[in-house]
Amino acid sequence: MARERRPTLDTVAREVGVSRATVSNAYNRPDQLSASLRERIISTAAALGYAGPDPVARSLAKRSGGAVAVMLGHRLSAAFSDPALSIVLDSLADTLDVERSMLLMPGVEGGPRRESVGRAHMDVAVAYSLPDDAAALAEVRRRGVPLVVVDQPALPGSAMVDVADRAGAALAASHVVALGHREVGVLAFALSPDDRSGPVSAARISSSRYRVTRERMAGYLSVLDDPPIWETPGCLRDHGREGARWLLTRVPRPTALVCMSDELALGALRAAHDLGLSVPGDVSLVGYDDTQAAQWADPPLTTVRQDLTAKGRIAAELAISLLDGARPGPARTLPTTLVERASTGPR
Amino acid sequence: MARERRPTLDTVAREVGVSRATVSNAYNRPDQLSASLRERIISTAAALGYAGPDPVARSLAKRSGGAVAVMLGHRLSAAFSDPALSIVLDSLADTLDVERSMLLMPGVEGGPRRESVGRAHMDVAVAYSLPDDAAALAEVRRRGVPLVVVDQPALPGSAMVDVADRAGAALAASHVVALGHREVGVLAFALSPDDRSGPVSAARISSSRYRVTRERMAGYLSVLDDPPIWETPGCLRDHGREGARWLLTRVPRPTALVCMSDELALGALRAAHDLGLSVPGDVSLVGYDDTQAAQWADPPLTTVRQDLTAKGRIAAELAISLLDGARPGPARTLPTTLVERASTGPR
DNA sequence: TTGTAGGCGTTATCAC
DNA sequence: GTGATAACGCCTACAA
Repeated sequence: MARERRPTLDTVAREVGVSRATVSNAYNRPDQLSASLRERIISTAAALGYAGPDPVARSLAKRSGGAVAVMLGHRLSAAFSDPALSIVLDSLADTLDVERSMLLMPGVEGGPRRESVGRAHMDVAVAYSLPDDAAALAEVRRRGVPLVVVDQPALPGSAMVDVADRAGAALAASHVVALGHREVGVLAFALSPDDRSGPVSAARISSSRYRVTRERMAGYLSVLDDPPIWETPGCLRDHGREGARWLLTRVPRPTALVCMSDELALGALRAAHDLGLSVPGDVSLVGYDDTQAAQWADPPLTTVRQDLTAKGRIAAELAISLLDGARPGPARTLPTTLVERASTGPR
Repeated sequence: MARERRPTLDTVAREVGVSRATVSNAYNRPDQLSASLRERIISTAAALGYAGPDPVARSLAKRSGGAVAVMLGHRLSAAFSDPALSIVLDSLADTLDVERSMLLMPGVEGGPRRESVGRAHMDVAVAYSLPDDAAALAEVRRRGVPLVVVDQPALPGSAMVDVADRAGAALAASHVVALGHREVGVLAFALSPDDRSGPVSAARISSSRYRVTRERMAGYLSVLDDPPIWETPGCLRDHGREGARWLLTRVPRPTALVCMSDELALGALRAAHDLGLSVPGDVSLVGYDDTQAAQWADPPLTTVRQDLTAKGRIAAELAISLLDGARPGPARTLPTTLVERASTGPR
């Protein structure tokens, strides 16, 4: 905006005494003109302070920009606070060609605002764990922007990368049940984008608007019978700590907790210590994701592993292929496995 | 690119039987036309599948886009792997108006590639810890894009947010010296963007190309006399672990380590355990940043605290003010303080 | 090898 | 209130 009037293609063309087309060619198709002319053009451009073709104008003319928009379900903050999400984004960014930049869309209360999506210069969008009815999704489709969804219900015409979350959660629950635990608590993600936290009712579960939460919950409930459940507003350790404090003071006290992320489980670990409970002696803990923190924990966390790196990489690959005009294929589903470490033990 | 030809302002105008200007007004200046006409325009637009003004064309016409480009000195990965950087970006993103998106520029070997910078749709750039001679910086200036630098030498015409890093490092070193330690090792960041790791020579220190590393090193060396120094290629725990293993097997063995980040210090903590050394009994550890992990560590880390949140917020505020046409003022310098916890003790 | 002409989709300035 | 008309800065057949 405050950028003063700068020289344009036309300025250079006039100065050199050639047409704009020739100057454009000097930058985009060096083989279309003599080396000497090109030389002359580039040098007078430099003398004039012309910095090369304007990116926005170029995009308008070519009808393509180069940015991959990543739309998140939570505040942009979460991208950096949540290790699991970080790994996915990391891998996604790594996979994108160096030519394509990553446009991080600020998400508030259920995803990026419709208006933000409308204004963004994006060639393709990657939606990560938005609520099912996010306005951003509708807007992206309205705009006709190719879409990749991750951890979300597939949309007609969109590419999808999915994770076997229900099976993964079932693995976690089965594991503790197999160890003899009968009183098992559940530490869950947000069910809806309303920042509520506390014990959860069945009604609220059935109306959940996040696919991941829904799937993992379904996995747990396929094994556990009416367990106490605490819903956290976010994925921070302190949230886990708070929820676990509630769960571990129920009567009868749960002897095992299954948690929807490693961060929540680490918070639960802290809560157990707060309460003087030993892990896994008094209470067994199972996380989800298998982030680095799970391995570094004391005791190291039993957890459900998903390949977060592959998740990000595949999302990027799908985005690039859509950009290249490919039709979206069937969903790519990544497996989950149980990693047994020291935070779980027999009842 | 594969986006098929979609209806434009003109399509709608023709359909409704008004001029393009009026349709434009319907979207941008509702008060410039009758409610009924606007109504009619919007509804036929919807019927036609027109999604509203094209963002790129709009930007061209208005000469402003809305994206804040964040250029990082390391691979984009670092943005998500390094907690300290995460906090800064988090805060930066939070501060940006919801209208402005954040364009993360992939950095390879010393920052984003000149070409990437040339193609990106950016209104203002924030450079974070790039090497002094990064090509991206030159390109940004050539383009006449307003610039905010963070943890980097000021450039003429750029706004700057700075941290008292030299003083902070000196605090860390003084602290362990005051505790009686004489053999103190240094665990340092990369001095240059060449991915080298290992013991460091004086020559390499004097030719360092990262301001932050240089400043912190200067702070340590203002207190310590020719300490053993290990340079890591990145800021990951494993890097710290590797370096500390080397440092802690020197003869005489250091009784204290000062580290350029909490992550490195946590890696050192692990290395100490590996070697059967107790902290702080056998070796004292000082980190840098005061991230959450430092508090959660066992023992909690003594560290140099900087206000990472303020750093990101101020960077964003400066970027916005430049966007609004403000002239860059003098650098904003943030203080550093020592936080004493349990990882340091008397010799 | 170089130039011409016609887009790309909006916004802004004035008249009417 | 509404409508011409001229930018905005570049790309790309196609003609020369």
